[in-house]
Amino acid sequence: MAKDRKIDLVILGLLAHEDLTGYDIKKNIDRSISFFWKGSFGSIYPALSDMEKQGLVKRNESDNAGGREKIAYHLTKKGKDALKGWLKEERVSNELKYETLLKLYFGGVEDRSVTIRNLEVFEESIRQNLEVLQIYKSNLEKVLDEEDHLYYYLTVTFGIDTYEAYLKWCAKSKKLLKK
Amino acid sequence: MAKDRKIDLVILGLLAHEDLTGYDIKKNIDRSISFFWKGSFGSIYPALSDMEKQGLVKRNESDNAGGREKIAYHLTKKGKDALKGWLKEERVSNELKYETLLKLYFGGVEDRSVTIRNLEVFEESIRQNLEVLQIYKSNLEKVLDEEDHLYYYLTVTFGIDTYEAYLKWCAKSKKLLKK
DNA sequence: ATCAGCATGTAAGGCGTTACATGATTCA
DNA sequence: TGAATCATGTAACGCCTTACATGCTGAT
Repeated sequence: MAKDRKIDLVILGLLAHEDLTGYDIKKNIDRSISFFWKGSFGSIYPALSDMEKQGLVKRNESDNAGGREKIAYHLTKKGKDALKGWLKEERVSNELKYETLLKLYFGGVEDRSVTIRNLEVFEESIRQNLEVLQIYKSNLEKVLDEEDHLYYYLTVTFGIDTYEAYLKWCAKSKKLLKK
Repeated sequence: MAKDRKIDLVILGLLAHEDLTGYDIKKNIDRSISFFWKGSFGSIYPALSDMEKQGLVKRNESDNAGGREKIAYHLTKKGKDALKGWLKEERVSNELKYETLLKLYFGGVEDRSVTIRNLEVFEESIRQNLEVLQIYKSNLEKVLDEEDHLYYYLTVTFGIDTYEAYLKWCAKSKKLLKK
């Protein structure tokens, strides 16, 4: 596995659950974890090739009935071990890169109204994301007895809780700036 | 300015406040905004050269008394305009890349105790960061009458509020996993 | 027939990190 | 005198994104 290529772990993790094509991997990322992780075709396909060379994943026997090639992959033993090894590693990289905070920090260069506007733009996007996550949450709550859903549920509540904290902070900050 | 090179904006923003050398820029980033933005020498020095070519920043007359070269930069009019233009743009890129959430999402592959351990590692690092931010906050509260400090204060409270939300979520999640 | 979505891949290029090279100054 | 810090820069390399190339399939 490439040393710092996190997309490898995403692929390994998704394949642990079910066999997938590169295209499906992309869809899964977009649907389920895009609020804290992204992936593009340009990173997924090369990663799959590399990982196959390293024996972490393997192509399934092609079952494409005449149609265009469709290459699904599954995890090998080595791949599953790599995934488990990573889960047990304590070193993690958690990184937040918020341009909004940068604009806020340098807000003094412009009129306060500019910063207030920037806060409102941020607020609006958070509110939208929050709505989506809340729908996910209520759907997940109906099926929480299944172990797999529990982990998804936890990431969703992470999103909801932090977004709610953001909104409270926005309100507070706007108030302070308007004084 | 390079299209997507955010380090340029950091440099512009810092120089709006005072003239700085590349070395000082790095120190400023590490001291003040590192919890949401990073920068390395390998990105700062080339960015300064580029931006000088583009007329956004300019070297000060060298005032180094015989010693080793020490190159401080200041903003040009064009540089200040670029900074203000960016502040008024509504498009922002806010990105969260938390490996902890990835490990959580794929936690089903291993025993629950592994996920709980990962949550505890996260909790511990957040608690430490929170302590630092709380010290910053109480220092800043004493000097909040100065406009510059207000903006810094707002980014610090952002950090505190979100970290506190993280900790609450950690406690809740651990409880759920231990059931 | 045509268009959206399925599906795989490559190429170019940008951004950033780490490590290295180099040397001065300051303080114990 | 030796170590830490100040200070500037380059080189190698890795990761990722965007855009492009290509073609099938199914619905309207």
